[in-house]
Amino acid sequence: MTTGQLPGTDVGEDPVDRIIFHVDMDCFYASCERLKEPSLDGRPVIVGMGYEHGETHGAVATASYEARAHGVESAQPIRQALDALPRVGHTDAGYDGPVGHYRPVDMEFYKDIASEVKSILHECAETVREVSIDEAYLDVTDRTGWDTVSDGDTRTLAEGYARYIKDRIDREVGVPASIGVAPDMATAKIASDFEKPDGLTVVPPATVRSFLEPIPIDDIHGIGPVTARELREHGIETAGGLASADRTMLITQFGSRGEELYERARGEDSRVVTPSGNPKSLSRESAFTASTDDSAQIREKIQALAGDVATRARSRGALYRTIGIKIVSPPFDVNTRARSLPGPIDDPDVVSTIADELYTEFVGATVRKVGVRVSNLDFGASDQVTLSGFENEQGDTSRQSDSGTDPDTPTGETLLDWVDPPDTTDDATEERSISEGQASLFSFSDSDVDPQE
DNA sequence: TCTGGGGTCCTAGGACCC
DNA sequence: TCTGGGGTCCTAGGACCC
Repeated sequence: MTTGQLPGTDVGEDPVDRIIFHVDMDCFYASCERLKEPSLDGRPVIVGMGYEHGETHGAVATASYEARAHGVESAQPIRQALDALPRVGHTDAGYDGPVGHYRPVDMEFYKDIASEVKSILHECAETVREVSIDEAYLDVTDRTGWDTVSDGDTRTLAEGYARYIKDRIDREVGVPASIGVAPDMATAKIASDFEKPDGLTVVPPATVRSFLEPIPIDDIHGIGPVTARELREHGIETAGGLASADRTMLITQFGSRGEELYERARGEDSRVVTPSGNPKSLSRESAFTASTDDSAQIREKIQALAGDVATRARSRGALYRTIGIKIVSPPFDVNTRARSLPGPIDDPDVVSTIADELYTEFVGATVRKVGVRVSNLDFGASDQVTLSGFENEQGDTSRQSDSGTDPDTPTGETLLDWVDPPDTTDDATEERSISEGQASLFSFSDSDVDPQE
């Protein structure tokens, strides 16, 4: 009974300060390129696409810190990067300024390296949440402590453990990482960024508030340009300002997100590190070299993307129940359309067909970019299911959605959402009437429905 | 920052059900 | 039948992240 805890907490158990690591690889793609080519060490490296001559668009995926020193940044249009840092060997005659080493994205290689890193992380923590290819949260509460090492310094056990992980990654894989250590995820995230590259920042529980105090709001995970601007209009510039802002105002203005941000700014992020589950959607998109209204060309690209997405879904064992497209018109108008099926399928033809149908609404529009997406994924089925095959077998559609990450997933028994059949399939609609504009693409016999319905 | 590609989560309105 | 409340699912858009 050392402190007054919330009513309802387990009696006799003091809540323990958690120890969360946020591990963030430094300019990961560039570091990987350096593994391939050690001669790139210490030089400005830019990984991206679109820098070959003749190419006009593309973006920087990752820039090494040497390149960043010349103003090159992630997500920057490649043209700007080339202006700031001309490509070595492709400079104008007489140019003797700084140059950059450009490399194309080699995702397969990066994934290999990332999995080496991840396996170290999994050895070092019970719970690992992989956020992206180069980033993860670890809950290491049961592996180390906040106790101070008694060697005259104020270092904690946790710091030593983080150092150990960092060194292992460097020694065994050969890429640098930064680690943030804190009692909550949001603070750990900020901490990993604090001394990048090759950083290690430890924020013990008692110092969380003072650590966060001066952090600019833009550096808080979850605050982008829009929210940052709106917060500034309220005179809020730092995490400290946010922490002492009027909570009610934040909630009325920003909803549940406002409350979340308020709590994170106060070091009260109660999110638990949970293992990363299956993806929620898979998509593929592609920009045209020049915006076009040529629907034949657009359709062709959509078909290619649809095929890609379907292939990827199949290779990952994902069934999908919703298919969508994205149409981006100049300057940057994003339109999305989606349609859901009565049950999860794996059928590339259906992805193509629906994507094309969804596009018809946009025929004539000028398009700079298109995308195809499948969502409402289901990883629980063992065998492939095509829409046309769905009608015959399928005694059992009552499979559980696996992994429990999505407990509220309905079992999708209703057949009433499937609209607008293409006019080529009218011979296949035996029993199911299309009179209400609601029918299956191919017929869904009643056995498709969960038997216990 | 005139903007590539692949994601996540939230919100709001409408349809529909009881 | 003119009218309340609760809930789910779907779609579209937006903000944000790497």
